[in-house]
Amino acid sequence: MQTRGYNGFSYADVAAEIGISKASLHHHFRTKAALGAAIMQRYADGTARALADIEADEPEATERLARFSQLYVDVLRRKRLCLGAMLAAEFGTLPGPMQKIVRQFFRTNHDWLQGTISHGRKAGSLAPQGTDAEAARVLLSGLAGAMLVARPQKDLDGFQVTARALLAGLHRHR
Amino acid sequence: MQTRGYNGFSYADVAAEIGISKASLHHHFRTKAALGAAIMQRYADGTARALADIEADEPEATERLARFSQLYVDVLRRKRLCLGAMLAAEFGTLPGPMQKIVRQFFRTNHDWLQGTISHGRKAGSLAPQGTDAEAARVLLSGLAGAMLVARPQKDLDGFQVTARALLAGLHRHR
DNA sequence: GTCTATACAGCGATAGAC
DNA sequence: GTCTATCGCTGTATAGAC
Repeated sequence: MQTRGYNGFSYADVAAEIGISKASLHHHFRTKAALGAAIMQRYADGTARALADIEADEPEATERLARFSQLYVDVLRRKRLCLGAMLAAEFGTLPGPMQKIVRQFFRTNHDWLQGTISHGRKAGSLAPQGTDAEAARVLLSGLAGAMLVARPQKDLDGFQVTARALLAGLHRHR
Repeated sequence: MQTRGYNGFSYADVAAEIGISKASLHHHFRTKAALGAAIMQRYADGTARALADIEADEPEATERLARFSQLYVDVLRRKRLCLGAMLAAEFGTLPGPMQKIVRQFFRTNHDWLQGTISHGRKAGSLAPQGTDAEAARVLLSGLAGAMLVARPQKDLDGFQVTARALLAGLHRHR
């Protein structure tokens, strides 16, 4: 799903890769919608855990955001896309339950970023223009878009430069 | 293609919408790859024309960039995605010729933005951090990502706020 | 839980009449 | 250029044996 999208992968693909038959896969996930929702939910849970880990490890907002953007680098390095971004593109063709999980995924990321930026602003390490919510959205959108643009150009370095520029934007004063 | 993606639309969809048979459509576009490439090429040509029009109409960099971001608003208002962004997500599953057009599309947009920012910097109306190329990439990525994020949330206002914040970032000094 | 076999719909694509 | 009809394939999903 991360490389080909929801519409681009099939039971046959997955079954072959893990070495069982299509029918066996259907035994565990009755419909493609259920399989897709399970995968997306697992991804969202994993992301939530990663965000919690970052908060536990790093007391400082700047460091937390650097770790956050590193998550995207890791995904891109494996020639994949953030699953949320992938499914956001296909959003109109997704089953209802999957749409809901994708929306929740973005809310979670946005809220975490907003909280982190607020934390940094209070501590004096960050001074973004506009509200915390605006800065969070610029960062989230910017990273997602940078990933999208970088993949066709096979330009991992370009992504990293863009990510650094986005983070630098949070340090500037008016 | 803009709403459902390359993998998500079919000859039957298009034929039904324009009121001819699938076979007739095949007469004009022998393969789906050819149809997809023609659509993407037309989109790229239209975009190039729109960029030229903006340059002809607006002498000032700030105004040009505002018009540029307005292009995205218009697309989003029709509940669509920029076709380049859509196909960038599906990139791995696209036929080779389409991949090439998508790459060229992004290069065109990037180069135009970089030139416009350079123009604004020389005129003194813009003062972005970093190089012109970096600022162009942040803006292009940010707008593409903002569109991606806005659609699932049905949040056109959120997109516009983000777009304004991205443009505001180009005005700040270090 | 796994498999083979199969149903059934939709896909891209072609043949050939008009 | 348009159509109807059809091909071959793949897709999701199910039946039923082991």
